Amino acid sequence: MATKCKDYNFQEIEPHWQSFWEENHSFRAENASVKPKYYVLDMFPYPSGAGLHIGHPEGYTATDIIARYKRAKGFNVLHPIGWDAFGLPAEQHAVKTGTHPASNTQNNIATFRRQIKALGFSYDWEREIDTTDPKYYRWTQWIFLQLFKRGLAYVDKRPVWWCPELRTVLANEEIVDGKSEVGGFPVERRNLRQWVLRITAYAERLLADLKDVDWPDSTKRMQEAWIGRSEGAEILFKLENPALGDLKIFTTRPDTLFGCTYMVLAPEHPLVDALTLPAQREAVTAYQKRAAGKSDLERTDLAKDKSGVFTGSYAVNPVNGQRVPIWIADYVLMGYGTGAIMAVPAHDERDHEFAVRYSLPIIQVIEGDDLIAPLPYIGDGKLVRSGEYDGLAWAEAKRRITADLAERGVGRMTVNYKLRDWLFSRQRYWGEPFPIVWVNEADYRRAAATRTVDLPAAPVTFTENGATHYALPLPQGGLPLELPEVQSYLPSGNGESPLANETQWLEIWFNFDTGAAVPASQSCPAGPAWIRGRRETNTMPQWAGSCWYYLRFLDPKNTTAIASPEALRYWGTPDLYVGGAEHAVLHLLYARFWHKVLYDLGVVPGHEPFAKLFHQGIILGEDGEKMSKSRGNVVSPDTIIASHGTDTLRLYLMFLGPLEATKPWSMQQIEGVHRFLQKVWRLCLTPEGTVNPRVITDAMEPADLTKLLHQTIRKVGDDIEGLRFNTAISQMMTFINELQKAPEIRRGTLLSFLQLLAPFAPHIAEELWSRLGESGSIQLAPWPAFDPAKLATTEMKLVFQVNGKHRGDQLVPTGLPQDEALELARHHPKVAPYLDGKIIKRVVYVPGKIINVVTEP
RNA sequence: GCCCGGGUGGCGAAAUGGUAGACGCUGGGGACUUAAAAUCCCCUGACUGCAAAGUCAUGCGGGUUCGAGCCCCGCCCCGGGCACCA
Repeated sequence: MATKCKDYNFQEIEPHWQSFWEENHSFRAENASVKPKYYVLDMFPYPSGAGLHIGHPEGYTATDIIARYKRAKGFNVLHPIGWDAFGLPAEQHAVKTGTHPASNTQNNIATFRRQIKALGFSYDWEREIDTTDPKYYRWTQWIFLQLFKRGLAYVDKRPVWWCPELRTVLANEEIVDGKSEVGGFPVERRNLRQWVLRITAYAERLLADLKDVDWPDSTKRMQEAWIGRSEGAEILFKLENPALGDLKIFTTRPDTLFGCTYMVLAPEHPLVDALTLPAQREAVTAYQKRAAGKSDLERTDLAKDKSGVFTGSYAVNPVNGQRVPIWIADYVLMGYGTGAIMAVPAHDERDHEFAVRYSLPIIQVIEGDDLIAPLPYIGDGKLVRSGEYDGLAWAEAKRRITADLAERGVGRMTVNYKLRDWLFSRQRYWGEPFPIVWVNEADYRRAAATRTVDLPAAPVTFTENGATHYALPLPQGGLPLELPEVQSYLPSGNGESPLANETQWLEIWFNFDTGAAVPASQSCPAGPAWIRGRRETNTMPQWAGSCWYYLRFLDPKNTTAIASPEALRYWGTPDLYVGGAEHAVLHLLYARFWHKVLYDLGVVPGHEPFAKLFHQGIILGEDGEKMSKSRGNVVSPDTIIASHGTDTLRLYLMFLGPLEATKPWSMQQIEGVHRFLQKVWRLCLTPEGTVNPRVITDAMEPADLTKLLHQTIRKVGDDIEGLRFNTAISQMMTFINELQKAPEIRRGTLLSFLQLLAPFAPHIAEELWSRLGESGSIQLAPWPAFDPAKLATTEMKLVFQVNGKHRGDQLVPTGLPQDEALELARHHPKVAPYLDGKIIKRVVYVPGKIINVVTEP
């Protein structure tokens, strides 16, 4: 079963065992099993043309160690891999070469698959998935339709980057320094029709349920900040022109209402036009135009100074009837709150800066303990100049003022979130098509009469050039809606995706019962369910496929559901999810959102997708810089596998340092772990390739070595559970160094050690296990148990301290009483001189560790 | 600016408040060898010292403690994230 090589020939051994595992389906996960389940998942990769990067195998090795360890511990382990294969680079490649993005994608996947297999990961390849496979994205479309049905998807005009020169929409990453990455042409914001998902409806649950997951604190905090919940009040200010109604503002500080000296509207606020007096018209329009032309970056990063323009109109402060001037300024954003604020320059830094610049009044209404604290004053305090509320603590005032306004019907408590609804469409070819047909109102109503189950309560519509279009979903039988072949991958030029040019696919007769379609150029087929329609030309963003892939692995070939209810119940969700921190917000938030929707639909049994999350760190180049092609410091796994073998690579990746740390690669240090494996080899086999004669079944083993074995079994197990692979490897090295000194080696000891090594370096472990005469794969052997009795010690090293300084140490029996320990210290040749003639003030004794004697100075 | 991490030998790093530097790399010395590689053994934080030993040392300055790399306060530097969110 093993190879016959004499020395450690990893180039022969590694492919040999990889074939063995493949032939024996060694890592197949069974959906029906009496064993406890363990699901360990990597963030699946985007198969880029560059191939695997050394950062990929870092996280993958960690999960592979866990997977192999858990199998040995008796778990039914699900450890799958797949491809997040829709995406911009493949589309750009298609535009450049004219070849279908699918073919390039499949080539890249083939490379990734080959590279990952060469690393010897224990994936269940029978569960491989590919988000671009219609059999997969059929279910991505299905989930979208569930969101649609629940009113969580709608259509709206949203600003996107438009490049007039390229006549196309650009993604953020296609824009460099405000110019298109391709050609360096100027770009502008243009409002285009977009699909939007109502993630804000789940804001509260996405925030609250973070308490239920075991994630890095930093990641939880980032999600909290991203959701950005803030409690405050909506307050109505009457406008002086009664015809215009009220101005609604949002504030977190209703307690400072008496300090409001002006109002600010976002330049895009719908009331601006009506509020602008003729004398101000020119300045306001100019300012609006300037603000619209600014990118977000210019409005935030680059804007050191506040700017704004007076509209000429006034509002009335509901608490004191004061006239308050209304300004517009781009430091107020239309997208947050109500797009309008009351400005309290005495207690807000931004308002203060603005008021100073435009010489607006500043009225202090909160006073802290420090009466001369400079304004703006943000801290704690009591109210002043606030009429009946004077003297109240600000938190109390906040409640009272809000309640009083509510009673008068001019305000209410409210909660705002920074979280925006999720812009879910792309004007691209290489993504999941939306299973939506746009129809007229009459046809929609006819379809709705027979399709109540899968339509939203309120129709999703879009009005353009005076015509209102109704979004009619494909019935489930019409899924998947596949991408059509297209003449060109170039954008349509009018802001729609390349699909807009495929008239035969686009303009159709549509059967709303079956989802069948024929080109509109043909005559309408007979039957009552055939209507005229135009397909949606947008496609879904790359996030869509990765939002739910962890569920598809449970039952990847199911043709009737995303996964069977049994599989969803048995496997649940990943017990451990490992991937980069760069996905801390978007991917992880979007996936949580979809999961909660599926939970509400009764599809999945739990309300959170990833119970435990871990971020592996980044591996830097040897120069300590981020690996990049331009720096020329990129290390490819292929090179290392060829020169040192994948066992060495895996071991070294884990030995570099803590998994979560950012750490530099080193070609010198990898020799250390390679030597370690060589040493293990030589302990097992002679240079002729036969079993080392020192390995004896009933060898006399020193008690110390037995104890160290059991310590090692315990530490390696604990460290794997805690994802502290670097210290587990150190312990194995220490053990091997000791084993090397033994004149005889107990065969059982060596076998136990190989089992500990197997999750880290599985190929050499299999080889040596087999060469030592064991039959069957090492990974079928149950994980060795440590014997607590073997760990018991009769003697421990006691450290003597005098006044906290280390003065000597000595082996003592465990459980030595304090008075005896003190006697030993008094007579210890190195300690005694520090105690002679001194008055002992205090003795601190930690049995088995230290005795610290404190003397009078 | 705000929010997170992190600063320990020549290097990667270890250390439930209890011997700082395990393990590995590098460097030096030795053994084996005709020689080299490989392998094995010893040394390798700084300073003083022939030695024994001692002093100093975990970014900087304070503090708590019998005892601090670890806890607290105030700084400095590096990395990451957020960015006018009312």
